This record gives sequence, C-alpha cells and structure tokens, in this order.
Amino acid sequence: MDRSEAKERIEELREEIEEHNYRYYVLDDPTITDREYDRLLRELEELEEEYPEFRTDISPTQRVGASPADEFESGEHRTPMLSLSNAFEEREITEFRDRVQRKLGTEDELTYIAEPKLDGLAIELIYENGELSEGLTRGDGRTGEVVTRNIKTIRSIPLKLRSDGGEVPSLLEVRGEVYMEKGSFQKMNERRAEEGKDLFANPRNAAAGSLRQLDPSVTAKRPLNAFFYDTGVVEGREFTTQEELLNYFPDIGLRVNPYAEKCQGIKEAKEVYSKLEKKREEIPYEIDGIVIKVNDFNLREELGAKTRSPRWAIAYKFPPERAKTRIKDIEVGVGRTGALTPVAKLEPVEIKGATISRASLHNQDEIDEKDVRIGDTVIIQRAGDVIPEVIKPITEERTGDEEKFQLPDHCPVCGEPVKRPEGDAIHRCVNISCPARIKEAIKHFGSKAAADIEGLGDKLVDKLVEEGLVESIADLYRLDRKEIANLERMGEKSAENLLNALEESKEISFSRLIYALGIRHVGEHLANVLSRNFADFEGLKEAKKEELTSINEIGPEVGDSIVNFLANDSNLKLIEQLDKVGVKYEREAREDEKILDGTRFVFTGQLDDYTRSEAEDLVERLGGRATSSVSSLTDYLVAGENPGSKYEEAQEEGTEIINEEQFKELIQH
DNA sequence: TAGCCTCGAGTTCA
DNA sequence: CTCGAGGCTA
Repeated sequence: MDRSEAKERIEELREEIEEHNYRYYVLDDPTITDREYDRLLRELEELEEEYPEFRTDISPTQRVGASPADEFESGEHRTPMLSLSNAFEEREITEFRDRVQRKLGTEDELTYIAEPKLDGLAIELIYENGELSEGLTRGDGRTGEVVTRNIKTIRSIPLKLRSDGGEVPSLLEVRGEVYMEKGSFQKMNERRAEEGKDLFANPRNAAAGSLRQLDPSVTAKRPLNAFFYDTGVVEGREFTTQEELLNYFPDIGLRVNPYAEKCQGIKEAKEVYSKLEKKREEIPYEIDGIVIKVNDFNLREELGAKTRSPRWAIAYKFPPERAKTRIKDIEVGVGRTGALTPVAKLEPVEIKGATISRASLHNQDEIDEKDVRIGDTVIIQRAGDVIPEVIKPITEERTGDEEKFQLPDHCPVCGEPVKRPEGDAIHRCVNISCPARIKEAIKHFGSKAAADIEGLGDKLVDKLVEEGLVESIADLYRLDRKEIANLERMGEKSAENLLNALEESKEISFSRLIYALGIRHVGEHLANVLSRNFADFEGLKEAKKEELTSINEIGPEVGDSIVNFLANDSNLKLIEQLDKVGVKYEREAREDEKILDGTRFVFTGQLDDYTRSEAEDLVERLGGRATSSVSSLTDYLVAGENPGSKYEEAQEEGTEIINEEQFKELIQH
C-alpha cells in the first residue's frame, strides 16, 4: 500500500467506524458485530501508526484516550448555562403555566416539550464546521472545565457531525447530559469491588468522576453515554422550536432522549410526568423528574430569564428518596455571625449512596414547629438530592423517653449570654471575642473569595485559635515559622507554604478585602458595589448612612450594618493593624475609561444581556450615573422588554429614549 | 404594599 | 442547594 492509498483507506475507515458508532448509539440499530468493529478500529490504528502524518484530533482512534494532564483548564461558556427552577407539586406546575401565560399576555394554552430529567452532569460541546473542537463541563454555569479529551472517548458522541442532510452549521454549541446506565454502573462497581477499589455511590457520581479523570485513557474505559437537548451559540442555522431541534439532532449524529414528548397544554405535560414516574424503574438510567419547556423559541425569548434560570422551563421533580432514622442527639454550633445552629446527630442511614449522619435543624422555631425531640424517629430526605433535611418525627413510634430540645441561653463556646432580637428567628452569641466567632471570622477571611489563603484550613484555624497563637485576623500575619511548625501535624514545609500564602494574600483588591472583613449583609456582590463607590476605608468610614443608602442595592438595613461595623473600635483597630502588618489593598486594576462622564441613565423594562443592576453598575463604572426615576436631568431612558410607566414619563419629559442595542453602542461593551 | 428578584448565610458529603 | 430577608418595582 502506498502513501496515497493509505490516506484513502484511513479516511474510509474513519467514516465507516463513525457510521457504525452512529448506528449503534444513536439509531440503536447496529449492523456489525463488536468483533468486526474492533477489527476496523485496529486496522485504523495500525495505519495511523505507520503514517503519523495523517493523524488528527478527530479520528476514532483518539477515543481510547490521550496521555494524562496535570489539571483541567477552565473555559468560559459564551452564553451561561443556567439551571432550572424546581417544582415538586402539581400546583407549582399550574403556577408555572399561569406565570408564562401572564407574561406573554395570552389566555391560550401553549405547546410544551416534556423531557426526562437525567441525573448526570451537564456538558457543552462546541462543533466548529462540524468538527468537535471543545467539550466543557457546566461548572458554575459561566465557567466550566475543558474536558475535550475525555469527551472524545465517549463513543456515542460524534467527533464529526453527519452532514447528509445538507450543510452543517458553521458553529454549533450543543448542550446535554453525560450519564452512566444503571447496569453499567453496577457492573463497574462489581469489578471495582473485586479489585479492592473504592466504590462509587451512585451512577451520577460515577459519571462525574469518570469525566473528570485527568487521564483520558481511564475515562475511555468507563461506560459513559450522553443525550443532547439544547444549544448555546449557533451560527449558520436557525431553530424555531425545541421540536425542530430534537428532530434535527439525530440527523447530525447527536443522541436525543426517546422519551421526549410534545405536549399540547400543560395537562399533557403532567401526564408525561405520571407516565415516566411509573416507568422510572425500567428506564436503564436514572432520572429525577421531567423538564417542561416552552416549545416556541420566539416565545422563549419574550419570556427571558432570571439570573439563575430561564422563565420558559421548569424541572418537575419526582419526590426525593426518603429514609427513616433516629435522632441520637442535638448539638449546637456557633457561626461567624454568632448564630446558634442546632444540628441533629443521626443514626447513619444511606440515601442515594451517601451516608447521612447529621442534618441542620436551622433554628428553635423550626424545632418547635416540627416538634422534633432528641431520641425521635424521624423521616429525612436529601433536599435537591444534596443537603439532608429532617421532614418530621414519627410520633407513633415515641416511647416517652424522648426529650424536648431548647437552645441554651448561654453560648456553648464562650458561656456569654445569648440574645434573640425581636422578630428574628436566630439566637445569637453577641460576644465578638467568642472563640467560635473568631474562628469562623478567620476561616471566612482566608476563604477563596476573600483573601484566598491557601493552606489555611478549618482544622488549622481551630488549632491556631485554641493554642492562643491567633486572637484576631491581623495575628495571622504575625505568625512565625517556628510557631507554626511546632503545631501538631505541621512541619517545616507546611509552615513555609502557609507563610508564602499569607505573604501573597497581602496584595488584595479593595472589594475582596471588604468582603473578607465579614460585615453583616455585605457579601461578595455588595463588597464589589462598595469598592466601586469608595476609594478606600477612609472614605468608607466617613460615609453617613444616607450616603450609603443612596447607592443602588443598599437599603437601610445594610446601611446600618456598615455604619455600625465601622463605628466599632475593634473593627477599626483590625483595619489599622492589617495596614500595619503590610496588607495592601488596591481598587480593581481594571480602571475603566470614564467615557460617560456624568451622563444620567434611567432603565426600564427587561434587558437581554444584563440584569438591571449590572447595567447600572456598568454605567457607574464608566463614570455615568444611573438613577431610578426620570427627571429633566435624565439624559437617556434605556427601554428593554415590557417597559414600565417610566417610558411615558420620558416621552413627556422629552428625554431621549434608546433601546438595548443603542445603549450597547453608546458604551461600546 | 405586595410580589418578584437577588444576595447572604448556613449546610452536607465525597 | 435552600431558606429568609433586604431592596426594588409596579
């Protein structure tokens, strides 16, 4: 065989193999045996070995997995992967329908698509000119991990889109779910048991663990599969309905779930729910409910989205798995804000593979209302399949030995009296030097979104405070190498790492530092807002409550909290000491050009690309001003979808009215 | 003043 | 992830 013959054969084999993959995985209708398939694959491997110049990233041979990586890169989603709002009861589904119809201003029932909600992990694949170029996990919705090489090992995922139906879109981002079948999961665990390896708790964890393998050749051996149900950015084709999308995907080689159904009106969607709930056992993969989506994409656009979820879809979940157990005891924890939280210690039970041994009871009201007592047999569930929750005691099983529980009136850690402000459900230890509060404050300070001090874990903080080495946040920066190395389980090396991390953390942005201080009601977001409105702590300290509350998103409660924090001597001392030990904060490096220079904006209605407050922040960052009502001083009214009464006001005032597009042009963002 | 939307805070397990 | 509560809009 000469070179050009080899090239031809290689291409032929690739096509043939992918064709068989398609027939096997998408159509579920294989035409050759596994042995024949393996033979083709082996032949291709040999040829590629012999003629390395014809190797490519999208050859089926790549599916066996490339060499291990050190870590995953992170990649941004061009459009965020939102999550779905959940419903557990039929009533909530009816409310969903009403909401949707109200927002669209129609009385007519819409067409929906109901699909099973797979219990796997969401991914996004990017096909450029039909070739798989990148695979991303959902991550936090905005940024995920690049798992392209692992994705390629999944045989049912096409490396190249099929194109017999005409042109393939030049850019196609598709979204779907990677999962593991229940049977494959079981077999895999049996094998792992034989090999003495740790078992996976459930198929979901197994799928997630497999996809996040640094060594793709490990992923290649895991029985993963995928269904697709959505798109991200698409260029070169327009979809008008979910139905069209679900019909089109298999044509280009993407698997869609066979249980998806078109529903005329919400009632039919509810029927799909009941039907699938009955079928749940016999479906070969785990599903935890159904997803109901508005079919028409134009309507979807009109409905828009909230920050975390679209308004045009809802997840209708099956009842979560419950279990019966006993409350052995109730412990009390003290948080950063001094909140006393009762935690039930449970007789360990397994739900969905995880062994549950504790569950928060939140506060005294919750305990009283549910009448939960120590020694009670209770029903628990994992809310959202994650966080354990006590539903209710089984009173029939009481023996009379159960004890009612009352939160103590003195802090279990420092012994000072506990207060419960009127109208508040939370008991609080108000002693700001309570060791528990100091510990939590320090942990918060060192956390990722705050000063990000690597190596400063919970255990270490506990020890530092207990040993008396650290009494305040500033003390962290006064630790010396010997002190640290002398602690249990800490050596020279760990001490050095910690010191380095501390040193690095001294350079910090103003907003992170504000957040790190742990001012009540001031989280990441508001810390950011504050850092944009004040240059430094000097400015912030001088701010009166009125000045603070005039800032968007800061109301009386938050204003008070900030003023109080900065009026407190020990807090002021902390800020001073941080400065003394060398913590240098700076306003965010990215100083935007002040192109708007005092221009006043008012927003009304809904914008596509920003939330109201994002748009307002943006304006302020660019040196403009965003106000809430139209006056003669207003330069522009930016009108989004469904503008409110401000629209008419602006017309009366003769204020210039612009749409989102024009706004974007104006700010060039 | 109600209802919607976000943010903050607290939480569990592997 | 969920709950409660603060802030904003209608």
